[in-house]
Amino acid sequence: MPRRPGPGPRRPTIADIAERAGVSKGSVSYALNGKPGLSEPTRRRILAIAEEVGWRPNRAARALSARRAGACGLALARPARLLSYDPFFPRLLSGIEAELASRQIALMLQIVEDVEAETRALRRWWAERRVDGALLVDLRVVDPRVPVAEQLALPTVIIGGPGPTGKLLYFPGHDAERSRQIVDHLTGLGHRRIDRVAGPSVFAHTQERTKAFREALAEAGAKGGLVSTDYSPQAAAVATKKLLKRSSAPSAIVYDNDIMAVAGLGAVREEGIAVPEELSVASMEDSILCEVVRPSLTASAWDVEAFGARAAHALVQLIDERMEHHSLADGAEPGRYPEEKPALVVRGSTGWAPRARAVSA
Amino acid sequence: MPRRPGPGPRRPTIADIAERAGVSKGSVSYALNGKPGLSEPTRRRILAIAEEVGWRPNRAARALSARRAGACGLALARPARLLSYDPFFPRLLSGIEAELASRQIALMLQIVEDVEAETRALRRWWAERRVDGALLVDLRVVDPRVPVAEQLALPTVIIGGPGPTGKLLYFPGHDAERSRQIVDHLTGLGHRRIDRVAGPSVFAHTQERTKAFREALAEAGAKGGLVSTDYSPQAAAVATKKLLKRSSAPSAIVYDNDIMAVAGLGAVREEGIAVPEELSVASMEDSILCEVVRPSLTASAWDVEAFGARAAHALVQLIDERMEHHSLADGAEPGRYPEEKPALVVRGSTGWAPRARAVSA
DNA sequence: CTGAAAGCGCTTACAG
DNA sequence: CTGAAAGCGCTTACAG
Repeated sequence: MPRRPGPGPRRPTIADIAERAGVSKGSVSYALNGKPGLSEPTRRRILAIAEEVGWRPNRAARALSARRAGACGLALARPARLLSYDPFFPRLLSGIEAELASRQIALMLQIVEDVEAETRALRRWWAERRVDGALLVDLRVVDPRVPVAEQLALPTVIIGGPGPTGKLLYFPGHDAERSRQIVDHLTGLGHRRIDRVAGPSVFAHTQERTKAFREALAEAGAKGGLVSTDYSPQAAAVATKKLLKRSSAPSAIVYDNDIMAVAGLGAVREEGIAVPEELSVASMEDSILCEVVRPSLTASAWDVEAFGARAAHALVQLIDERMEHHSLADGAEPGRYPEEKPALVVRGSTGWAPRARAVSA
Repeated sequence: MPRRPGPGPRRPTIADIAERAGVSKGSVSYALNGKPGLSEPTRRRILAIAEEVGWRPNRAARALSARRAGACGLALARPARLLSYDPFFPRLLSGIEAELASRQIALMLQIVEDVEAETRALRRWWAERRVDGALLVDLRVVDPRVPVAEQLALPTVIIGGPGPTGKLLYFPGHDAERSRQIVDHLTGLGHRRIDRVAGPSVFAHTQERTKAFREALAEAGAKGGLVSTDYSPQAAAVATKKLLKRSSAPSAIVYDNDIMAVAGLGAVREEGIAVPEELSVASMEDSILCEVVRPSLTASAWDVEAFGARAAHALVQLIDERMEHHSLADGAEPGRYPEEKPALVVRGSTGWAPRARAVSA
């Protein structure tokens, strides 16, 4: 008893087309999928009818028979409040989405509280065949998602991973290079004491940055302290004041994201310290925010959209390889992307180290 | 020839369970869905096996037979750059997502360039049965999505719509009330000339705000100009300087979002005008950014997550009604939400109007 | 070159 | 209370 849910135009199936064309459903399927085994006139006739009635494949049916969901999953373990002021995720999402959409692959998004919930989402999606693969962000130093993805044999790409992690594909997020660029910029301006207000040390990319910072400082004969935070502006303000009160006060402070840098700027001002004359400030993440505040913030910029697109493309390839046969997607382009190059955007918040300036003056 | 894609643990089907339990697939289905017609022991045995093997329904199969996708669509017509500094969307998304996830409904997200692309996405999703319904944001005064959704009979909820629009369900975003609160706050501080740097006038919510602003100003015997922008901080800075140079310069400026307010703050400072002593500044959207800048920004705050959740819940109900039978989702809660109340958060950027202060001093 | 049939994994009337 | 069967809309070997 095929009940029609609600009114509205009927959405045609291959059976409808087959009937109108006077052929079998199989022939319609062959025509629609460009497979051989049909006379040219028949093929044309079928395609014309499909076009006319506005046929589109029922994805559930196709997924069921192709054993492929036509979707990828991204679970974000970030509370909404935090998400709302992080410029990284929307851009990443946008890049991922653009790449997947170009191949008619859907993005399954879930925003959860913690990694455990994310792990559960991965398991469920995979068990229900809701996704063909998954993207992992914010990799932790010890991350429960990695063994789970491996055990499930779930095609997975780690975004911003620190390096080869077991069997999963990873896409490093240039953290080391970007750290080095910032440190080099500052030491080049004569800074010898560069502190950092960092994100949580549980994240692999935080560690990655810390390591690169340390190395770059050492190479330049400079020093620097570190305070870990939860990425919140409140924590950044507290950390900033703490650093400024130390006996070995810094002449520059680097913040792991833009919102912390802005909060730091406010805290510095409240201490009556001039930026950049007495203290330089820089952000590890660039955003419109860095342009807008006064003084505008020197920040590490890179093409996050392109990065997301590359990662998504890699995932799609991985899935294709696993399936051993290509293209559920009709007419996907063989997307080739150059690797994005991070570049420091120097703005008003960084300047000569106080002593160095005195010397150069 | 059932080919297994890749290695990894086998994902069991009801056929596997039926075999192990020594019953038919139909019985397994009944047990799993809590339908009557099975002895208690049989039911228990089946459920125990399902639990043991970690069975989860294949969503494609279920969708195909239930004629229901188990997913809702949200297409965002916003360039990535813009998305990345708008605090509204991540919060809205988070609220929507939380509500849908609690009912095991997936969110299909697509970020597109313009409304036309969004309209195409709606058509395609519906034609492919990828979604059971859709959420529309950023409604325009003349919006091509509305007639299309109506014509398709696509269950649709308009988020932040201005009022009843044809047959579609809408959720007003408190724009009028929030406008009024800001104006009342400022006129209460003695301001008699309150300008506004607004978003694009093509949006229905911009018009909504404009209308409410005008009314509230008139009620208080105050006046105000308006400059339309594209929401960008650059445009906000230009608009601010333009307003400040007018012969009838304002004593307060309201910005339609937080990032424009911050940019405005910078522009005001560059003109050598003190905030809030000489000019008050307020934002129509609250975010962490408003807390973090100096002076911190008075802003209109409301529970965007709850709003998103309410809208998503309404959509699910709408879909359920259309399907005339409930719950593809197992065990959905009958979510009840109080309507969120907007409230102005008064911070450092607004104060007495210069003249009023002189009088009160 | 074309049609009939089986199968993807589930649900649901319909017989026993 | 239980099983066998048909169907959701597609794909794909397999006969003709």
